[in-house]
Amino acid sequence: MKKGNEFFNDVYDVVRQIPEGRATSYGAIAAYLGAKRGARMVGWAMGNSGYHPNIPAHRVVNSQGELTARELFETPTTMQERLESEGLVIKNNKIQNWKHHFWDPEKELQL
DNA sequence: AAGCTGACCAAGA
DNA sequence: CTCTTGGCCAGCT
Repeated sequence: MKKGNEFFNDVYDVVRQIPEGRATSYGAIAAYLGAKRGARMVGWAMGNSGYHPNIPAHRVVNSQGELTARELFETPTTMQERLESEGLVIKNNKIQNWKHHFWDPEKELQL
């Protein structure tokens, strides 16, 4: 085991804890894991490490609140529709009031 | 072994 | 505000 697999496990664990109507960024998760320089690894973990359907990846966006991965979902609109279904407002592939919906694991989880 | 890619981020022009 | 550059870590060719 090992081999960085724990990194993914931590990422998934955090994403699963994201409440509805909220969203977080790759960098925030990376920072929470202590790899704030590894924001790419977080997103990479989602799509390259065997994409786990149990994970609400639609609640994870980039630091701008933009749905960068919408085209990687079942359909290019799945991500947006899901977020909207949770009470969020998406405009031009970006979350409106992003800072208001932003869910920081370091604060919400209070490490 | 070396180089490229990636669901990113921050800073600079 | 938009575009470009450098940096980051890990896996793949």
